[in-house]
Amino acid sequence: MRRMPANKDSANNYFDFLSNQSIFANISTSDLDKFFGSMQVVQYQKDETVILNAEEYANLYFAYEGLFKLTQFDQRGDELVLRIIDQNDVISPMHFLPHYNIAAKFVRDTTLICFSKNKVNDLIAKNHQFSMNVIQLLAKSTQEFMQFSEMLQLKTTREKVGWYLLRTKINNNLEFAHPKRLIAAYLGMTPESFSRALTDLKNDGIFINNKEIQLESDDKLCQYCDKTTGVDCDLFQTQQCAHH
Amino acid sequence: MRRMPANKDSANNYFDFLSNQSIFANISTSDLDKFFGSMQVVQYQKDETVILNAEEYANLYFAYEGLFKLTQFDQRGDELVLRIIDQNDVISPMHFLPHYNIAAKFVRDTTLICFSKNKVNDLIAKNHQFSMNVIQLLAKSTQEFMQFSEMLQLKTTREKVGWYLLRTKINNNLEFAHPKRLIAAYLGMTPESFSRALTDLKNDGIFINNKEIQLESDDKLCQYCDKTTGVDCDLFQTQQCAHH
DNA sequence: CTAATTAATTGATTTGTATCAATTAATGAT
DNA sequence: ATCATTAATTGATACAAATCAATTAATTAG
Repeated sequence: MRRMPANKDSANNYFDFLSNQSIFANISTSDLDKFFGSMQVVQYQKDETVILNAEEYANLYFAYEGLFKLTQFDQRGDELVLRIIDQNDVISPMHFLPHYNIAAKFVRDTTLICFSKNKVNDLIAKNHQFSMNVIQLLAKSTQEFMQFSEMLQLKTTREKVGWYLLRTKINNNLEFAHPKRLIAAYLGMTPESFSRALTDLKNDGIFINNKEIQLESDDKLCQYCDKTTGVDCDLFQTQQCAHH
Repeated sequence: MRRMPANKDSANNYFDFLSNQSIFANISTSDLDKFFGSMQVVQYQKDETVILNAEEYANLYFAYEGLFKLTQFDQRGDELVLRIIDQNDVISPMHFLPHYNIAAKFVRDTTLICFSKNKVNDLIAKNHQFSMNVIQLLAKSTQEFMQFSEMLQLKTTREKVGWYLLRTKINNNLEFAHPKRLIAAYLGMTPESFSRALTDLKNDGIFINNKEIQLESDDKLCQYCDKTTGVDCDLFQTQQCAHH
């Protein structure tokens, strides 16, 4: 880990970046500027591991650049990837309960912007809109983990992969942004099973060339959709959408 | 579902009950009394099912009495029990995102106390302590689902059951408070597997007589402990505790 | 550009748990 | 108390995905 002193140019970039975060939506520029002044920039290197306990990491973090995974692991060494975090994601270990240990494993060199728990709590106290935004963030987080549990428990291997491909399509324009082994771990399966599932999906008209996803027709992944996923799709509830 | 008109006596009971909820901690009696005035009591019967979408169920609910499960299910009919909710638990579908459908299936006749989203948001706006308490609740909820995912994905069947027994021991004094099939579903396994796991645990000095849990010695379940679970144990971090 | 390293794929085998089927135990209603 | 119903257990079998092992493809470093 490395603390970065911010020069004026980079500070401007960071301010722009932060202003677009939904947690800061509808807050006056003056309040924001004051708050942003307390920003810290930290960098982590590829392959670093950090245990994000609430005591030492009592901050609110924004992923400005890079890639890491939030993982839980057991004594056997098996690991659960709870979240893949890359650009624009937020993580708030300051809200973790005491004794809860979870690891951040950095997959690529990563730059985080962070705010201390005290500063965040000050803003919550002072600015009602911000506290609503924090509530919104945590509510979304709760729901994401409910859906994550659902994915782990209810979906078949093939459905998991189909669901992941669909989300990739909706967000990232048909190519894998992360190593396949990372995706496999996030979906709760081995790289072997992931690879075999990709092969299986050829029967559905879904073809994979290295990182590229090719679809026989645009709706080939729709069978793996659900309403909460679909809401971000361009075609949601239009004529062509299964949920219309 | 049935709306209950509250008489004066029962209202007093409800007020007492609510006052002890952690979400209302450290809030002035006057603010609370005013808020409690907007309370609604609703009752659900055994075997009822309700889809708790954020549109129709935009409330904050307290389980005053009864038992139900929060479940997600798929087109095959497989179900995931995300939470078992009984006395004293809180659930806030008002914080669910649009299009997120999750079901409450009532296992026993249940009495809920509820507050409308508007009233809750009013209190959030007016009372900073309450908004902090809501944040605390949602943070805890996020963490519980992370741990739930961990349980589903990383623990073996036997570890899941051992972990559940341990939590029962810490909370409820060595007896099952819920039907075994419900517990099995919550742990992501069939009743058959649950039953077999209980049999296996005899080798660990853990014996089950119908609803009763008997331990060869008091520490027989400690091997299934982790810090976040152990924090509620009487012996946490004492000499006898594995985490000391 | 090439060698070295890591990632991904493919095949063979094992394994844990679901499923199916039948029995026994517990609970609830008359 | 007895019968009917539901819950729990036990055994046999099937199956999906993990593991183990080997190969091929893709990156990364020199």
